[in-house]
Amino acid sequence: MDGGDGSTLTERFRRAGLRVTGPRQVILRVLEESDDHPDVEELHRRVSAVDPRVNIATVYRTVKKLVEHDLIERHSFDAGRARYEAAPTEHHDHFIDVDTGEVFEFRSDEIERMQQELARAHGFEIVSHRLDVYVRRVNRRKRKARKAD
Amino acid sequence: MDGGDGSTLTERFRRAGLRVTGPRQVILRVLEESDDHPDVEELHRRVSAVDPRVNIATVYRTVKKLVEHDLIERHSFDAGRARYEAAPTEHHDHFIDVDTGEVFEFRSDEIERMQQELARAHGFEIVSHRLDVYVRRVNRRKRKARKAD
DNA sequence: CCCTACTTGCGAATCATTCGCAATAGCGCA
DNA sequence: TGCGCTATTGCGAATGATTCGCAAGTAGGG
Repeated sequence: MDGGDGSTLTERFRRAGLRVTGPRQVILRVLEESDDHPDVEELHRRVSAVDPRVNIATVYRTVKKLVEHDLIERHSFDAGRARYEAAPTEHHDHFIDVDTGEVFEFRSDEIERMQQELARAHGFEIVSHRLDVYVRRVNRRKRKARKAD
Repeated sequence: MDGGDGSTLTERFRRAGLRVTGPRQVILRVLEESDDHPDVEELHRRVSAVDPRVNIATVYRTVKKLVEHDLIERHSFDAGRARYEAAPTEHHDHFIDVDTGEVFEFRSDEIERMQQELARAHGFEIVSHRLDVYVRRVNRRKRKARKAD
């Protein structure tokens, strides 16, 4: 997941001028190793498995800093807790299965292009965008809703 | 904003089997007359101008019911408070001006169609979706950020 | 290796939203 | 038109997520 040169989350974090402390190293590594979209509580759980002394407030503070520096993305698929994902090298959107809570990523250059055109036509330049598509599987017997990602 | 027959928010509310009480009449009228995307606090402010006895908890309870019955839409553009808009007759997406907080609606049948295709290709059917495009005006001298909608 | 500004842990505080409960009031029906 | 059953309301307390204040600890430039 890291290029080998200087592209680990930790290195980019340091390059952004932020101090790399013990707790932060653990949090950064956990984020980098996660390929799902954990919320802060889940991140804290994973971090605690490595170093149980890290406080959840530190996790909150760290993800906040990471988002400010565009190193990770914050999502609010459902209301309630926010969820995060390691900064994708390439932008993508999300399918959220409403029955299971699972999140799938996808990307459509055509949709990106359309947005670009529309924004320009309205006199705007795009800063960022978010496309969440809530879906359900087809051709399946209805099934019990599970909990989350 | 109402067809004249039986299409006011209040009537659709009643038709959904919900009791039309005094407080609710005010809330429904306020929602119908709003063409922006107010949060609960703002709604309560507007409702209070008509009847100051209505409690904010009632506003919360009412918008919740309305959302459950698809009579209004809930948005969470920024984290923090949720914002609502009277149920649009036609789906649309949003441009959010990151400098001013203003929200503009737009619609693109092409984007809708692309989503449909993508979802189908992945074996999903779309339940709903949300496309928020955060933008900034172009060709303008930078200006101070204002507060909200 | 030292100094200083940045971080941390911890518990308290804050924000948005929901709940519990007793009092009140729609509205279908007699 | 009046009754009763049940949904709804106001209010304050409770909740859940996130942030803050502060004293103690530490990264890392010089």
